[in-house]
Amino acid sequence: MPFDSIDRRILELLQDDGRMTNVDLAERVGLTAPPCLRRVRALEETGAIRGYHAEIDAATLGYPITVFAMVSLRSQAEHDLAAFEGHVGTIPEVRECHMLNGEIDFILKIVASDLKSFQDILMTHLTPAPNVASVKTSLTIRTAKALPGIPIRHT
Amino acid sequence: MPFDSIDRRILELLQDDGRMTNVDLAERVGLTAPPCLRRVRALEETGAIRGYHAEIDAATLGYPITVFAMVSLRSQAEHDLAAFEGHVGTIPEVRECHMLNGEIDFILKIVASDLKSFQDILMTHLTPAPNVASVKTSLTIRTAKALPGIPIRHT
DNA sequence: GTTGAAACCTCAGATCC
DNA sequence: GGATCTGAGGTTTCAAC
Repeated sequence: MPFDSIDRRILELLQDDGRMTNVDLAERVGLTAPPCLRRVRALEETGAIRGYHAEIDAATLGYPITVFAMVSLRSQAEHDLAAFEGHVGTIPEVRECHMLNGEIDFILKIVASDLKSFQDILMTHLTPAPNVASVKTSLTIRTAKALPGIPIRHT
Repeated sequence: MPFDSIDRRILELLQDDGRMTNVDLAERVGLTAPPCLRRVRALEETGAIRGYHAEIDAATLGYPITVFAMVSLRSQAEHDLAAFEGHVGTIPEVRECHMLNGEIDFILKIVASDLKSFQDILMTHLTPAPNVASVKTSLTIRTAKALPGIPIRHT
């Protein structure tokens, strides 16, 4: 995977502003537009760029509550892990699900419109799910940092 | 702030594909291009849309490791909380920092290029930070779900 | 006050060097 | 990687509902 310094700069700029026009991008990285566009397309096709997304203010759109849920299962057999993942995949309010090592099997990021609806998701969809041993939740008081993706090394 | 069904559909579509052209967007929401563009601009200016970002494949770009760190502080005075937030704000590998209720004060999402560099971040920048009582970390085995932002209600 | 139509002008994408 | 060209899209203006 040969990313030269121009590729990395392109990725950095697009991670920061995904709607930057190709001519702007080209100028910033010191190319003309056509080769710059070719690089962007190549980055998209190889999967280095997985997509582009608008960042939407959750509170403004009716989701002021973000909760992290630490879930432990009774069985860690692959079949049971996958079943749990499939289940949370169907819950729209569960935005992220990461399998972890250690005592906690999964950490989930959940958004909700209010505490009652969070409780509803928890009691109706999460705690009673098959194989769930324990669910510990913590409300987000505030988010101090939320950068997209990854740092881009310039060296 | 009144978002009608067209605004919500615009937000949903741009959250899914932030580079969709305005004419495509307009067609999908049943408008012509100019009023659609005005709505998008209004959503940007009111802060409903906070920005646009390319989603970059972390592993491909040299960050195969994602770790969640649960941090507890000795003092929860606002000054000390803010000092910790300011400190993690300067660590590029810390991508998210959320203040939580309960025993854990903060949850951090950290990316790293390998376990040694993760250990380095942990030992050099996190554990010895002022006021840190305990740091418990869990490696991400796999990410089963990672949707951007929030669900958009159509009703 | 918001939509839609038309004009303009910039950009994306293709071709060739 | 760069130059040129064409068609498509972004953006503004203005009229109409």
